[in-house]
Parts: sequence; C-alpha cells; structure tokens
Amino acid sequence: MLDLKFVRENPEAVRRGAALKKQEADVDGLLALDAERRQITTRADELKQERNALSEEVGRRLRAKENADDLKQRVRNLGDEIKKLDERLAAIEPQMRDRLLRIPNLPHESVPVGESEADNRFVREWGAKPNFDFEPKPHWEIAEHLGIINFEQGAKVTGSGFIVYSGAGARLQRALINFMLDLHTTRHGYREVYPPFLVNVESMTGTGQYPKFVETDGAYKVEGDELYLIPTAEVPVTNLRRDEILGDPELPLYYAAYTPCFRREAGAAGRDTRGITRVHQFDKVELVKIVRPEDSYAELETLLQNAEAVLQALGLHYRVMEMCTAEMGFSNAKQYDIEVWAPGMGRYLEVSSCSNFTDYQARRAGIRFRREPKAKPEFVHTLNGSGLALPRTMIAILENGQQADGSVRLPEPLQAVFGRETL
RNA sequence: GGUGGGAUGGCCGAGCGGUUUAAGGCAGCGGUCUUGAAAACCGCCAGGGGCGCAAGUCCCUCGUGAGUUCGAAUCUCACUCCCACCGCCA
Repeated sequence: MLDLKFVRENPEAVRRGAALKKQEADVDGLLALDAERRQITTRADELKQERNALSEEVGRRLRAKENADDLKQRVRNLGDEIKKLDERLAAIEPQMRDRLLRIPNLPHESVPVGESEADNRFVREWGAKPNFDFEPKPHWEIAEHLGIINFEQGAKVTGSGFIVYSGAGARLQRALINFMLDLHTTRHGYREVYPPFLVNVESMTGTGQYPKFVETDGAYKVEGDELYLIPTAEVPVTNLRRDEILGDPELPLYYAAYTPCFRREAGAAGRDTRGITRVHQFDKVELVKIVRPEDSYAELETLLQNAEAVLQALGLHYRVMEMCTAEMGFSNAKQYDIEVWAPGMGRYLEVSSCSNFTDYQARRAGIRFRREPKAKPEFVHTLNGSGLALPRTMIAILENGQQADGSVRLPEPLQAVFGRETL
C-alpha cells in the first residue's frame, strides 16, 4: 500500500497514477476518514492523559487513607467518553485500511503511458525466429504425437484446464526445473527456498493479492480453512520476511523458488483453450529480491537479465517488452515481460514478468531494514520475476525444436539429462 | 483429533491490581582506560500514532480480541500460535 501521509499530501498524484493504470482509487473517501480519525485521536488522547493523571491521584489518596469517590466518578465519566471515541476509531481504522489496500501502486515516471498491449514498449530481442522447411505444428500436436502431455487424463482426474505430463514430458518438466534453479543458485547468487503451497490471508495481503485478486475469484480457496493455494511463489517467498526489521548487511536478499502455481483464471474463459498456454495449475521458478530502496531499479535490470539468461541458455528467441501503465499489475511500479517465440502458434508468449514493487509490498507486509544499528527502520523495496514459467517454456522448446519427422531437438543443456539429442 | 504447559523488548528473564516512566542479565552501539585488544567502568539501546516550524510533548502496544475496575503485563472469558506427550499418518 501507499504511505498514508503521501496520499494525504499528494492526493492528485495518487488519482492520476491510479487512472493511468485503469484502476479505481477512493482517495476522497480515505482522506475524509483520515481527517476524522486524526480529530478523534487528538481528543481521545487528551482525555486519556487526564484519566491517567486522575487515576494516579486516586491511588495516592487511597494509600493515604483518604476518600477518592469524587475522583472515581470523574474518571468513570471520562472512561465512558473515551470508550465512545475509541469505538468510533475502531470502526474507522479498518475502513481506512481497506481503502488504502485497494489503492494500487503508482507507476514509475519512466513507464510508458498507454491504453493497451499495443502501447507496450519494445526493449530488446535476442536470437531470431527459426526457419522451417515445413509448416511448424502447434505444441499440442507435437505433444500428442510424442505422447508426453495427456489432456484427457487431466480433465478426468480434476477438470478442464488441468493437464498430465507423461513419460518424457514429465521428465522434461523436472529437468527444466532443475536447470533453472541450478542456473539461478550457482550463477546468479540466489538462495533456493522451497515454501508452502498454501498461504494465509496475511500473506495474500502482504503481496497485494488480497483483497482484489481474491475477490475477483482469481485464487483457489481451501474449504474449511482460511488458506489459499498460491497463485505464484511470490506470495510465500516475499512473505518469508514479513513483519521483520532486517539489518543493512543482510541486504540484498535473493531468493529462488520452484512451486506449482494455481489460478482460477476466472475472467479468461475461452482464451487459449487449446494446449498448455493457459492452465489452472502450472509450475514456475520464481525469483524474489528484497533490496535497499535506492538500488531497486538497478536490481530490476539484473533480475530481468537473470530471467533472460534461461532462454539464452536454451537458445530460444525472445523479446523484452516494457509494460505500459494500463498493462501493469496492481502492485507494480515498473514491469518488464519476456516473451518467447512460439513458431507453431505463430506468436510470442509471456514466459516471465519482472517487476519492481518499490515499497508497496514492503509496507503491506511490514518488511523493513535499518541502515545503521540505531537508525529508524525504513521499508525495503521488493521485486520479483519468473525465471521462468514452465508450460510456455515447454511450448517454446517443442515448437522451436520440432523437426520434419515429428521428433523434437532438445536444447543443448537438457541433452545430458536425457542422454540423447532429441525427443 | 485428545491432554497438559507456555506466549513480556534482538535474545534470556523478573513481574501476580497503583513509585513499572516494564527490574536484571546477554548481545549491540558510543565513550573512559590501553601501544592495540581484552577486562573493568560510564552512557545509549522496541515499534506505531496525535499535536507542533522546531525543541518537545502526549497517547497506544507485555500473543489477539472482549470484559471487570477509578486504575490491568498482572484478574475473568474467548480465540490464535508455540512446545511436550498420546492417537493417526507419508
């Protein structure tokens, strides 16, 4: 969330930023409550000060065996008045928090202003689209031919949007996870963590999925417990340090985690129904950074490069796009997407999203640090990026590696795992 | 799932209705001493909020939420979490 003081002092900037992101922001409602809260707090504090002083006087008199009934009555009356004010505050504060939690992070000034996907800014590309001397097939046909993905079994066991990797498909999945984790931990300095796949509402709030993403039915909720299946490892991993005050020497923190991700994709029915472009459960290796505020935009660039390194090692052509204001996520200040080329589908697919959340998640999750042992705690900046999402990486491997005879040439780093060059 | 024990500041730990503005210790930071270090000694060491240009001042927080009381870390109730044992279990 945003700093309440910042909203109070810059209401117009908040309205503008939210509008650029095509998001609502009840700034007026929030500030009206804020004004009332401060007025009541001032009054209540004065009364409490008086009550504390009088109570102390009661104690003094009673110890001196004097009568204190008149004072007791005055304090009782004060108590009644204080209680009314505190009750009003108890009603206002959750409302303020709720409004604040629903105001999105503001886009960084460098973010291109735009209305749609068409306004995203091309940053760079790597490699080139491969040439085929035959018509490249979409991955679902390749996978069916090889018998490595079973859609019917996924639908039978769970339902539409759930798939089963089978045989070499399952093994390829596992090899990719290992490959990505090893790359990030041994070459890029990330600490591997393996977090829970279910999280509580505090964690969902900390990274910004609650309330809005949850309310729009994006997340799976566990019946009977107040727990959610994680939509991304960003949630458990960023929340690892929730409500902590870190020491300056601990920063920056780099975490890499493999987890499955669960998304209801409630609003996306009908899109990408064929293949594995959009499924309800998918695997992802996620990178999370917790850094000093002044470093976050430089850290975003290296995070992006760390994610790109995976595609480079796999020899897959991709492009990097900077999201325009309207295409960014709720909690982001700046976001790059990496899009890999899928020749069978004839389009680029988002395999990674790398974002700087500035202090927005840190403030929600209470992640702070001290520059010096006695310095005032400051909020850290958090970042995360996929490194990478598995299904679309698999799509790119299948569609880019396909050969005329129906086999698929494996990227070089995966050949050792399989002991051969093709699937 | 059952039974019992516990939750106090970075850590340990007093405290059981009013000089607690939370003792004391450890760790940390600053200083004295020392060639330097250690030891010893002195000092500083939670977070949030209101008002104020500031200096400052006041309020809140002893797991969370209610309650009793003039006054609650301290008493009552509920809940949460942690630990131990039992049951079940990969």
